[in-house]
Amino acid sequence: MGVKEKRARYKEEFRRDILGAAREFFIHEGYEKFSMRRLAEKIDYSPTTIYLYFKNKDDLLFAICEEFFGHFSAQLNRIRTVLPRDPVETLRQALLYLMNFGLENPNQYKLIFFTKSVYGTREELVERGSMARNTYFAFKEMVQECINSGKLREVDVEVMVDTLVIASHGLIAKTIYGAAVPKDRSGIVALTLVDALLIGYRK
Amino acid sequence: MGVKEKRARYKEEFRRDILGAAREFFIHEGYEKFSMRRLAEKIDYSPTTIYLYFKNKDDLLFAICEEFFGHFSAQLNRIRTVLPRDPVETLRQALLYLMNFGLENPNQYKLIFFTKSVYGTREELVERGSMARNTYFAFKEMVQECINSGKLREVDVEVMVDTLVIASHGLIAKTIYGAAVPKDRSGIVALTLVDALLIGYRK
DNA sequence: CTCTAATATTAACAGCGTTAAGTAAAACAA
DNA sequence: TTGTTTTACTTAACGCTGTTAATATTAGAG
Repeated sequence: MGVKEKRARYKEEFRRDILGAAREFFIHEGYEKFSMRRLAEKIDYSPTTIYLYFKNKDDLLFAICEEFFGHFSAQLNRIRTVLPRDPVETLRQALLYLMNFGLENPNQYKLIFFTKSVYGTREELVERGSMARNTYFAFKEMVQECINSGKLREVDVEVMVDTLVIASHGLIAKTIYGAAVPKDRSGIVALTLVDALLIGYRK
Repeated sequence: MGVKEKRARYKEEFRRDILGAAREFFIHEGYEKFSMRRLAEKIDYSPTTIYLYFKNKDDLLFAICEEFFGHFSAQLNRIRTVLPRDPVETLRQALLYLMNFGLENPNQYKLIFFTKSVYGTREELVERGSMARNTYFAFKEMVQECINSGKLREVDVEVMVDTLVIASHGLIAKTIYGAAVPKDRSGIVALTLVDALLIGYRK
């Protein structure tokens, strides 16, 4: 690509292009292989150019995570509106979807939940207005509804949400870092885990 | 320290010294700050010297993990012999101990369970005769006893073990990577999580 | 005292994220 | 059209990283 064509672009468009290339790269090759220099090579620009559109590596990775959290959040709301009858079943489906999302996007899940640098502290998260915050509240509401409807025990809501999210975190961590578990086995484990928990919380 | 004193040491002894310094360094400053070059500086040797006693960085970190897994494994056996009456209570205590161990040694737990390079695949783990394998079998036996005694449902043993270990993984992941959660809160969450699971599996 | 084997070091390679300084082209002003 | 400013990008560099090859130093054996 010549210099001329490289130039005639709008800032926003180019930012999206970089993000797209980064997403592709990151999803397919994972956190370990991802580097700014290699990304630069892929998009055929010098490494420093990326810094004109993203503050730093974390900023770029954050953008990738937010994209996917956006998709997740949207789907989560769909689940909540489609299955409004039984709050426990809604919560169950939401949890299974979270797990499935993690199993299908392990690199993003890893980045979002198993990395400190990208998402920082809870305060920074709130300040940045991250999507992650939205989904947390969504789960909190779902749990609250289950308790209000009298179907689950009156355990502290935040503690209960934590335990449920923790179950998902653990599953993904084990799948990512543990031995190469066949995906259908993860599915069975996910089901068993969620059901055991929800039975355990049943009134 | 002069060059002379540096020399007059037995290989094994020096290896243990390096390991000790590495453990200290790693525990207190964590994975991110740990580097071979900084460790070398701390023990007042050149970076390459470490490579005469450890194959590479992962090999050194693996040794640190095995140390701590050794302690954990020993304590786990103590729990099993001290509380042999009620298999479910034994399992419960073992799980809580695993979680507590993780909360108190987050850096090692992270290294062991949330890192691919150090512990590798399950096959490599078995080949290396890792302590991790022992503790897995210990949990499997405990779960089997609970089922045999008729106190827990007849869920597939390996699936059940996975879900229980997963719960621990998730808790530690959330504590390590999530917002700075006060430790006593993690304790409550751990209790709630374990009890909900065991109730859920109750016959 | 010399030779060998063990032990430790220096120098180097290839990679990383990131910043400062420099260049070339486009946009704008006169 | 000419001159100037702004924008977009690159090159060079800093200070890190893990690791290897080649080299120096030393201890102990003969």
